[in-house]
Parts: sequence; structure tokens; C-alpha cells
Amino acid sequence: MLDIKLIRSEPEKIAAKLVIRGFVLDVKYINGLEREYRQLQDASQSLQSERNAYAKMMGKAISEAKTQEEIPLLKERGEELKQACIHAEEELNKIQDQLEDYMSGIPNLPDDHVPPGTNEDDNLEIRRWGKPRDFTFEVKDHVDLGELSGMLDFQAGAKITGSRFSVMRGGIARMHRALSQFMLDTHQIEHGYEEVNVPYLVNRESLYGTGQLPKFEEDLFKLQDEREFYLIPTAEVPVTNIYRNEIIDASQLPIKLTCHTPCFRSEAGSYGKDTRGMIRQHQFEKVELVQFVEPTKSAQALDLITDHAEALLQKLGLPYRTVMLCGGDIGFSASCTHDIEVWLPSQKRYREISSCSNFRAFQARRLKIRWRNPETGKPELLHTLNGSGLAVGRTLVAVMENYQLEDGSIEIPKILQRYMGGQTVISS
RNA sequence: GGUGAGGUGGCCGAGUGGUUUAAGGCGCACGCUUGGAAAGCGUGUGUACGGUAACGUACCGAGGGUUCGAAUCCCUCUCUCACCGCCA
Repeated sequence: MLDIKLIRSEPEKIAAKLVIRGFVLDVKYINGLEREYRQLQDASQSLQSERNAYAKMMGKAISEAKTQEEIPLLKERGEELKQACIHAEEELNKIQDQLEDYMSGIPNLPDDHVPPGTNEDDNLEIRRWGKPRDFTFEVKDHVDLGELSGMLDFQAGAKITGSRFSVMRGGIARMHRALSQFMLDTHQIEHGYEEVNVPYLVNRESLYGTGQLPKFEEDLFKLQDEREFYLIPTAEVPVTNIYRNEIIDASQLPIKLTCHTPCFRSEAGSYGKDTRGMIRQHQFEKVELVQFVEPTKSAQALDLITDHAEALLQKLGLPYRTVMLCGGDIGFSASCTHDIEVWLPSQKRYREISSCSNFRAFQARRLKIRWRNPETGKPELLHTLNGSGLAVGRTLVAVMENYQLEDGSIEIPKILQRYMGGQTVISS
């Protein structure tokens, strides 16, 4: 959610920024609603004020008990005021709902340095790390590698549930688990995050707060009962919502949390994309990094989160590149996003394995997460950020493909070996 | 799942229909006092929206309702605690 005061004070500037990401802001519509809203609020409040005064007067009249005849008259006037109040409030609520509907559908403002563009081709590469390995044999993709060993079974996933689900077995299942342990440990011990464990089912309010609702309901799995719970599409939702409606003391900032969860995405709009393999599954695991920081420190925090995610790929020896998403490619709630893309030899290209975003006050405004600014003594919105550190399934794919041997066995990266009882290779 | 008791400001806690615009205490901040401190005294101490301001309005777990008037009465939900049942 954007600050309505900002739209009020410099509508052209805001509209221009939103154009960068392909959103047309209807300034006239907002201004009209705003004007109407304030008039109605004013009217409603003075009626309430009058009503309160009457109620008080009545209390006095009754306690003095000397104005028996006046009481019915007062009562009548009170009744009139009540009706007027109800009417005014209804009008006010109607406009408020319209205003909120529109405001909640406006995406975040991109940062000034976000490159223009309409899709991923316009993203800006900011660095590369590692050199893709030269293979002396024909590389297999992870699907073939998994099939060879029988440790990656998409047929079983399809039988148990449906397409885009999979079963891992043996060494692959173990390495998948080892990866998430390694990631959590690194973030805790080396990067100073606190590990949290959170619900995988969330309510509508939580999803609204982080920006998945109301606009992106079709991407979510919803439980079929009257409680309206949803499966989390990312740990970002429950973890960020830990602090919903809270005022945080300045001494506690920055708050850095890491969390390993399964993620569930319906991905209604992506049929035909990455149908093969575990790149795009309805269920996958991810280790998430979430930070709550003072507003002046969020740009720096985004760089740190990106570093923390990249550190894992470096330790695993996986070549990657980091890109800054262009205006047309950044998500609804983000003001700036770095994607980290890992090298997949079977595709001969870099594929997204992490997405790190600065939301500035966009989520905090919806979630009412504030900190007490010592300079002003007042509660002010803080900034939220998050990043994948990393998508576990995709990391597994990258390890399998980059560490494959000619016979289809997979070398285990040194750093993971101690998480796998010293094992050095997964034999087909 | 059943029964019972609860949810009031940073914290404790009063408040069962009308001078409560939430008593009192603790804590905190500032001031007075002091060589300094403690004690004492005084003042202040929530959030949001509107207003240059004075101030107004809303908020006593959430949402509805009754009433001229609701922290207080009624309904639904939710969370906490206790006991029982069930369960990994």
C-alpha cells in the first residue's frame, strides 16, 4: 500500500514512477474519492459529536430528575441524531471501501535506480561468480540423472497427487535435507539470523499484509472450509506477519529471521513453462531470510541479504549471476529486487534460484508494523525485506547437474559432506 | 471435542447503563528539592484519522446487535487459563 498523502501531494510524480512498471494511476478517481471521503468524515464526526453531547445532557437531566417533561423531547432528538449518524457512517464506509479497494491494488513504487523495461530480457546483470564447468561428456539434466538412479520419481508424484509433484528417495532425499540444514546453519552461525518455525497455513489477513491478496488469489491453494485458510506460497507470509500490528523498540532492530518451510503454489498462469523436472513444482521447500529494519537502512540491507544468499552458492561452488529486475519484472509489493540465477549446464543458461526484495514501507503499511523512532519519539513504519536463501529444490537440481559424473553419479560438494555422514558421492 | 473462568493503557488493577473526556498504583520522562543520590512533591506519559491550532472523532480481544446513551446488557467468533475427553 502506498501512502495516500504522497499521492495527494505529488500525484504526477507518483504516476510517472508507476508507469515504469506498467501501472496507470487514476489520479482523478483517487482525488475525487478523497475529497468525498473527507467531506463525509467531517459530516459524520460532527453528528457524532452532537449525539454525544445529547447523551450527556440526557444523563444530567435524568440524574437531576426535575425535567420529566423534557426527557421525551430529548429522546426524540437523540433518535434523530442516531439515525443521521448511522446514515452518515454508511456513506462514509462506502467511500472508504472504494478508496481502499483502489489503493490496495496499486503496486509499490520502483526505486529510482530500477532499470526500465517490460520483461526479464531488460533485467540488468550486476555481477557473475564462478565459471561454468567444461564437461568432457554429454551432460544429462536432473530428470535423467534422477531417473537413472531411481532417486527422483515424477511418476510417483503424479500418481500420489498429480502433475508437478515429485518423490525423492535415498541419497537425493538426503541431500535435499542436507541442503536445507546447511543453509539454516550458515544463516544462523555466519550471518546472524534467528531461526523461526511458523505455521504453513495462514489466514486472509496475513496474505493481504504481504500483498498476495486481494490481487493474486489464483496463485494460492485454499483450504475448503469456512475458516478460509491458505497454504503458504512462501515463508515470507507467516514470518513477516509475526510482527503485524506491533510497535518495535529501536534497540531491537534490525530483526533478522530465517525460516525453512515448504511452499505451495498453484501457478495457474504458468502452464507449459518448465513442465519437465522440479524447477516449477506445486510444492517445494525454501529457506527464507526476512529482515525488519529502520527506513534509512533498507537499501543497504537488501545488498546484505543478497550477499547472504550468494554466500551459499559460493560455498557450494555453483556458478551464478545476479541481476537487478527491471520495472516490468519486479513483483507487486517490491520496490527493488535482485534475482540470483544459478548455472544449469543442461539448459546452458542461468535460472532463478533466489529473489531478494526491498519492500520499503509497502508491506509495513498494510501490516501496521512500526518502530519507535528515537529522534521523534513517535511510532513510524519500518521497512521489510526478504530473500530466498535459497530455494532448496532448485539448489538440489543445480548440484545434481553441475556435479554430475559421466556415469550419472553425483559428487557431493565438500561443504555438504558433513551433513551427509561424510558421504562423497551419490552413485547411480 | 466438553465444562468453567477470563481478555481493560508499557505493566498491575478498579469499573454490571449516564459528570469515566477509563479510578488508583507501578514503571517511565521532565521539573522542584539535594554536594550527589534516594525519598518526597509537582507535571506529563497510548494509537489512528481530521484540523494551522484550540480541539474533534474512533478504539477497553474481534465483529454484529439492543439503547437517546455501552468497557458495562445480548449474539457470534477468537485467544488465554483450569479440569475432563481424545491424540503424535
